[in-house]
Amino acid sequence: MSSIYDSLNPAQQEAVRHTEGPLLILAGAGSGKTRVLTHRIAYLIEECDVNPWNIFAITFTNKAAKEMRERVDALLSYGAEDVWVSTFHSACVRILRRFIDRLGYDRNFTIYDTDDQKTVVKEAVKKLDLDPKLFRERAVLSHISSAKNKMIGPDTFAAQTGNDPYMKKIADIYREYQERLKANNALDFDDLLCRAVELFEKDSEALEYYQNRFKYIMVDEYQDTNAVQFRFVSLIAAKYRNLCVVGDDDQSIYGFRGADIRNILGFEKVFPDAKVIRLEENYRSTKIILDAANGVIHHNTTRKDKTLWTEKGEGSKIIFRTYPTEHDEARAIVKDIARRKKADTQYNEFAVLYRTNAQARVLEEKFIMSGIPYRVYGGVNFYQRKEIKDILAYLKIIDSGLDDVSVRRIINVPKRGIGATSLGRAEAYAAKWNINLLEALRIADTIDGLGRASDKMKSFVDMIDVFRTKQKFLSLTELYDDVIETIGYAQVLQEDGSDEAKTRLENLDELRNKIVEYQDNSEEPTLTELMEQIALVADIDNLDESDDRVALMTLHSAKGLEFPHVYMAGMEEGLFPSYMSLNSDDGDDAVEEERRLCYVGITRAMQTLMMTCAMQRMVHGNFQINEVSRFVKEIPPKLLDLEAPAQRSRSGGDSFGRGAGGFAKSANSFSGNGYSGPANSFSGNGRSGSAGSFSGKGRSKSANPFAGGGSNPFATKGSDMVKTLPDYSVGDRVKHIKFGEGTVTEIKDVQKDYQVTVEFDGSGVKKMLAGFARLKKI
DNA sequence: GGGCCTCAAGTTTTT
DNA sequence: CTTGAGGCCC
Repeated sequence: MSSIYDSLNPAQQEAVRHTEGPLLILAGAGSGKTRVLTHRIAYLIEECDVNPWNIFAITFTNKAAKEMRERVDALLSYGAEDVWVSTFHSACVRILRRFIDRLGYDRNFTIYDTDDQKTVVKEAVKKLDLDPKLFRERAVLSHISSAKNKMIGPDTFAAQTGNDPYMKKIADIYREYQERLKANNALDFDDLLCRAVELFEKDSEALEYYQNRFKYIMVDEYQDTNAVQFRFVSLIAAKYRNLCVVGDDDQSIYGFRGADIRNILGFEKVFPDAKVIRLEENYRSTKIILDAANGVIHHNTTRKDKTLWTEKGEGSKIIFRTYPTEHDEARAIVKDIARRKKADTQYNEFAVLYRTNAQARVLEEKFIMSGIPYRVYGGVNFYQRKEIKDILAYLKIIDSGLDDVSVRRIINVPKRGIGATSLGRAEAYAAKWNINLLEALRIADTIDGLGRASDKMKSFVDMIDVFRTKQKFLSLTELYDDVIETIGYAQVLQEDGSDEAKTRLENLDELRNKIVEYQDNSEEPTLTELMEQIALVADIDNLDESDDRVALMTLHSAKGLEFPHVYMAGMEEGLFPSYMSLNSDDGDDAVEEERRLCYVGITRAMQTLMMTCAMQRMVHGNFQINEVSRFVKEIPPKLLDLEAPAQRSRSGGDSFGRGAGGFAKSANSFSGNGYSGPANSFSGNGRSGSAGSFSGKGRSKSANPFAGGGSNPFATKGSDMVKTLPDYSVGDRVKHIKFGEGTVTEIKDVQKDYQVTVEFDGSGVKKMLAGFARLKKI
């Protein structure tokens, strides 16, 4: 008798059939782990008579959750909708909406995103009369977040600071921050997890409810769980112990966010009776791609040893190219995509992956020039845009008046003549009487010194009240339209008329689309649920495979995805691995995480992979010289296609020419046809900018760092390059045409030039290339 | 109170 | 280079 399980390989089948007790599935990249999970769910329901209601599958992203649900749905004739498939965060929200009143919160709580968190920290710092320069929001928040990820509350935190005066202040801010969140009835992302765990630990009734309900638990991407998530899962699974975790320690890339790789490495210690199953056959990539990935990851020391294999053919070699600048790099990638794109190839078979979102800008520019449709994922989240946050703040206040942060955000947006001074008085009054800001505004006429502002405040509150009344009989879309109309938000933008204002208007339309979409897909749409869905989506969740565009995204965002053709841009030391990881306190750990990220990137590719590197890149407005990433060097050389030695050519007549030699010219000139069409328009988050002009500076298009054919293809210097030694040395006084006079503090030998560090008297420390810094010794 | 200007900092990754 | 925040002037 044939069944849906016959298509699985023996290891996969074993994983599906092992339903009772703890199970660790070590699933290498592309080894079909989602298949296993979905089949396992189907098996539990169909073969083991498990009630779908008793199954809980936890994923990392909404996208993964959606995909899993769809696939389970396709396998099952009934019951799929009763399986709980959700991310950690949305699962916690769901639990807390039901029980958080037992912790003294209102069940109608709002969720604060990073921006809101920063605002609260800023307020706390101000309240405590601390120097905002010393306590920057980012730094403070990272302390708070890592404390929360270890379930350390403000009291414990304060007790652990010892005699460190800085940390003592952080503890104060943490306490104040937490109090403010509570006063605003708000939870931040970390709180969602922490409060759920707190609930389970304090309230055995709530815990038992979920323990009894979730007899079978599955956790995807287990290598990315942190301490709180581990506790959350352990608590719920404690009764039945049918806990199946799936992950790949080689793909653990969220350590910076508190993910603890030891959760997966130590699973067998926590559950000594755990069954361990390895999935090592890869169904995604060619042999060469897989060998490259294995070659790289084997440089890590702390990992469970395993080697992926495939029955697929060799495939083509991994192309590695170096270019003079990030512009040349981006052009070459675009050109390569145009070359590969044939009638039977789709644009959505291509992805360009990079380490930092900042790299997207230049790539995007070249895509626009080429007319190739693309989409940038990630970066500034759609929901973090000013106009979106403004309107959402209105909706939040209508939904829950306790949120001071949102009130403050829009009390004077659009301008209604309530300035900082008046607002400050109202806030002081609210603090004095311990009431919410909105309530203080409501009785503004009893606040001293407000003058005419009190009328304006009152009419603001009246307006909110009207919205609240209307909310009862308007649909969400109608409410949205009414808000926009009443406050005149779109009107202000229309009158502005600038490109920026137009983009904002487009974004507002997009927000409206999302609200309509939510409303249509939800059985019982509520403002609360809408706000919560919005708070918990990531851009990558919107990836639509049927959309025929090239995908541009960070390596992190690419986890869990696959593409026939992958480009990894910016393979440079200092960028990837990142500068931060190279200077990290915890030694090689940080670099190992970067290496895993590289492994993730390589294993996204199914058929072809191209890696690129720019010798010189603009970072924060100045040029930075980087060497080829160590990760490229860790790929066995026989798997790489390095460019054939290029011919010498004339030096370019531009500012980048540098005496004899110049950059070698390659065959990759960018003069092909089909590149002049207008950029395709596309909907969405304002990334569609208009086409810029071609830089026309006549730069040479490509350089081959391996030119000269030495035995070591990774030599940092081309042997046929002539570089002149600067006539100054460390300690000398020099003059720069723009920065004036300064002292040389360092001269570094880098690829094809010397990097000079100068401490300028007026402009601070600059790093520049001797070749075109034109420094004059004084 | 509002707008403009200057200055400073930032960029590692995101639920 | 870009963006955001704070300061200053109207």
